[in-house]
Amino acid sequence: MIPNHPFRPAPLTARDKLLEAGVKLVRQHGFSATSVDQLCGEAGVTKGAFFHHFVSKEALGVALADYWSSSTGQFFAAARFHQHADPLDRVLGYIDLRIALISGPVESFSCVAGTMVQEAFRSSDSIRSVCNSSILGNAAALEDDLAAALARSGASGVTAASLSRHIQAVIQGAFIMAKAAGAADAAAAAREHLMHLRRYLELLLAGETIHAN
Amino acid sequence: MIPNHPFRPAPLTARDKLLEAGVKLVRQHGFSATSVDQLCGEAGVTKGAFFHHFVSKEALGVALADYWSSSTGQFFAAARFHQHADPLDRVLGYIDLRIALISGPVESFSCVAGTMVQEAFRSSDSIRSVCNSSILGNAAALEDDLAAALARSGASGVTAASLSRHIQAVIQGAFIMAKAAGAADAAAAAREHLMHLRRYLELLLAGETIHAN
DNA sequence: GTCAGCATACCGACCAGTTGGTATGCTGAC
DNA sequence: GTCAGCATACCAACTGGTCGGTATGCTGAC
Repeated sequence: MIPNHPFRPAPLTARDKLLEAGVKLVRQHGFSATSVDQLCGEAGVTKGAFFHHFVSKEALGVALADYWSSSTGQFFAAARFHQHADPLDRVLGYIDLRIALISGPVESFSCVAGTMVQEAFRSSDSIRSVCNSSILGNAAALEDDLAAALARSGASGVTAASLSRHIQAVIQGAFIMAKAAGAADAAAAAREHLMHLRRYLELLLAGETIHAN
Repeated sequence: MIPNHPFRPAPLTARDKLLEAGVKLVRQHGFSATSVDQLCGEAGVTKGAFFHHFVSKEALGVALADYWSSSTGQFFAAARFHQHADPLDRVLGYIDLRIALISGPVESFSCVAGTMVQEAFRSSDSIRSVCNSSILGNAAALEDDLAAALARSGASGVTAASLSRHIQAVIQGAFIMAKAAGAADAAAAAREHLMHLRRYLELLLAGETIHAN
């Protein structure tokens, strides 16, 4: 998700540098495979600085998920797709933005929270919980628009909350497929699934139109 | 995926014991966080036995993805949903089977290949490649049925190959959401997304029926 | 002077991988 | 039929290096 937030100019304190290093290294190698020494090296600080700001590696993981959550939250809250008058257009605008963000190597568009929770869901409940909040936060930001679009479409058996979570699920699945596809095909592999997701939302929410375009 | 294959009675050799231990521990802790010592302990063999059968931990990862691939392949090939006369019923039968397999803790239904590729996609191209083959193998097994259903529905802009991959993407995404949701809600969280996937397939492939049921 | 914000030096535990060895079973020459 | 020769399967102990974490010291701002 998100290339690199333009709003936060450059990490100044050791804490911010470590969090930025965490985003990069966790995306590349995962949480377990990223050592504290590597994080310090990437951030250009020493181990003393690390344990001054974080009581443990796990604590950095929690802070990293929080950092990621607020970064992505701000990014999508400020995006232009909110300006559309129609709720379905806003939802599809979100999907289109997500598609547009997918380019280059996997580690430039993958999700830090999704990556971390996969490794830490059993060993650290605090990391799992913050990652869950991060993903569900992204989901919740779409819930009102989905509710409006759902009400108009007359679709039954689907709640806006569930559909908002499903959007995030497909995005996470797309990232896994991208990682599996390999560097050369990663972006294309990921985009493919967001296109299917877009089609699902259109079929479900288009109202009176028939499914085929 | 798959609780535990009934056809392979019990691991006898150290190699098989290590692979079974790998399935369990990688699902629980991930690949990086699982040590060779842990694998040996779980398998009840010594380190010497480990490095007799595998030249490195990475080599076990490759063998594990292969083992997983053939286990799941056999399991789904033998499943009863193939008996349906209608191709769409076979596809939906597969989804229903996947839904039925989701119960209990995440580590009893999650995918070893999807878990491993997330951690190893950058550090080991051989592990990534085998995991990719495992996931795409599951996808390919549905391609003919999807092609038949697609042809009959008249849907345009979708290929059977892409749709088959998308099914696996949603499954992988569902597992991530399950891990994030936490132990108590994991299974329900995962099932939710397969229900959406089922709805998408129905909307797309149902032919002349309108989307809402 | 004191305290946040670091840096340096170090620790014990654990890591993947190595070593040197044993038990067992197959194979073919005699 | 038996036994040398050898491959396979496994074991226990060990190694160099890396791990997360700690103890302590410096330094400039207030």
